[in-house]
Amino acid sequence: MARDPLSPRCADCGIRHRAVCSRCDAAELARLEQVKFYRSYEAGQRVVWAGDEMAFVGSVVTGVATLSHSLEDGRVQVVGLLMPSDFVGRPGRETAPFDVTAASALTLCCFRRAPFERLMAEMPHVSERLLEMTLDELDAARDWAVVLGRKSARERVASFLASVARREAKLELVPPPRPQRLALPLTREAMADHLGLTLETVSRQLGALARAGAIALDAKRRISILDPARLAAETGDDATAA
Amino acid sequence: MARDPLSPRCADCGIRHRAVCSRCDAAELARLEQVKFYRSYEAGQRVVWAGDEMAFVGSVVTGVATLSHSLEDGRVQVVGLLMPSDFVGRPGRETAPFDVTAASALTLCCFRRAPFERLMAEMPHVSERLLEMTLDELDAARDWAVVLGRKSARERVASFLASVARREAKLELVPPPRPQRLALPLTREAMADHLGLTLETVSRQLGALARAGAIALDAKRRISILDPARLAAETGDDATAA
DNA sequence: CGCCGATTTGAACTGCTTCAAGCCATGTGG
DNA sequence: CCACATGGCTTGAAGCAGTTCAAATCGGCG
Repeated sequence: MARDPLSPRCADCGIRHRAVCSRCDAAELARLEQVKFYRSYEAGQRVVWAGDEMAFVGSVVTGVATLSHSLEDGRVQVVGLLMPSDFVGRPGRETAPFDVTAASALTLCCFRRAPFERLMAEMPHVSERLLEMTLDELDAARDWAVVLGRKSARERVASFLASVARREAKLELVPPPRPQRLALPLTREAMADHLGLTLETVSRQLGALARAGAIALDAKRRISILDPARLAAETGDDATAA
Repeated sequence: MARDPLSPRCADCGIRHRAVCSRCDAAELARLEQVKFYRSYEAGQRVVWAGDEMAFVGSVVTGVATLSHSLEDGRVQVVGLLMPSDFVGRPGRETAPFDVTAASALTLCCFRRAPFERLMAEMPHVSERLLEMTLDELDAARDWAVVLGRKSARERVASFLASVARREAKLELVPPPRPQRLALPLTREAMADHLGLTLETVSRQLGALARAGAIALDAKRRISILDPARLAAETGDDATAA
């Protein structure tokens, strides 16, 4: 496992204003800087195994990771996507509840778990922000339950693309150009495992959305959103016409 | 809406050792006691509408509530069950993200939102416990995604029964008798909306589990778990034989 | 150039939904 | 005290969305 691929000062960090540290002042950042360290992973590498002891916690700096659970017979469910600024691991838990896997090249800003927990007790800014982020993730996880429990294959794929586009747009400082082009962070198989479908069905529905003019398949892992309103309509969420 | 059906002292409260207040000392409890108030709802009553302003937050004292989201065309997904000691509402959010509905007769121990937020800032015991509870709920929500995304109808129904039995057992002080008898907190329709199935399929799978000897259908809303190991095997989670 | 993994496409199958009765307990008014 | 609504539940039969299995195509990369 490669280490320390970069070591910028916190003040210059790309996720400075969105991660657990976002509410920290300069003095607090200085304390974090002392104990933080970076780790990098290649696409496909496992970061954490479910059930293993979590030696560290941290934030995604660049890249995307999946949180997933596997059943004995090989079925897999991707229960969450971790994008830049998202937090990995949890204070107060010894073992990881889910597998964490790098979906693309990934860099984490890490802290050893025990020291981080001690810091949290002294820095309410961090624990407040972590509570806020956790509540947001809980809402997101419950929103995803609607997708998994009640939506058709077409709606699931459209919902996924819409949510990736939304998160991508939020990370950028300037509004995205139209048409919005985006790199899909997952393979067809990982998408299927996230959407509760088979990879064949995902492929067919992507094709169908392209034929319908909502999107264009630019390359295997790259699409353009030609008609955002149409895509939104295909999610099944909202009859709100634009 | 009925109010103040009961007003026990916090020290005697049934959820004293599990709810947000579980870490509070006597002095802190006294502060909460000053501002708390009870609300009761009949089965079927709506507690909160999604999108509405949340005037209060609180804990389930008795009864069960559902958290759900409805799509325009009438599809419904129950994204969570709220059992005694679970927390309703969230500090730092003006509007409710989901509908909250009483599934049975329900009593909440409430706090007006703004004063509660102020209290939280002064009582780290409360915010720590809330973070812990939120992290647990997040894990539970993600575990449920596995059910919705990857399990068959049979496995979903078995998983639901197993999870209700587990939570029920955890609330009791003494281990449950064998066979464990339990009151289903939801109608067939609400179960279906939780499991991402139709009510007919739920009914058929309950019948099938009974025919297989895993459970007995004692009454419409009441079952016995005759063979816990068999039921566990039917969930699809674990090939661990007993 | 030729291999390999990822993706697309095709065709048959199936588990769940859909639509439609029927059942059972409870309650209500004549 | 019975006739008859009413709401939750069960049962049946037909249809279909998505899976499964299989094969073809694409796109990198050594």
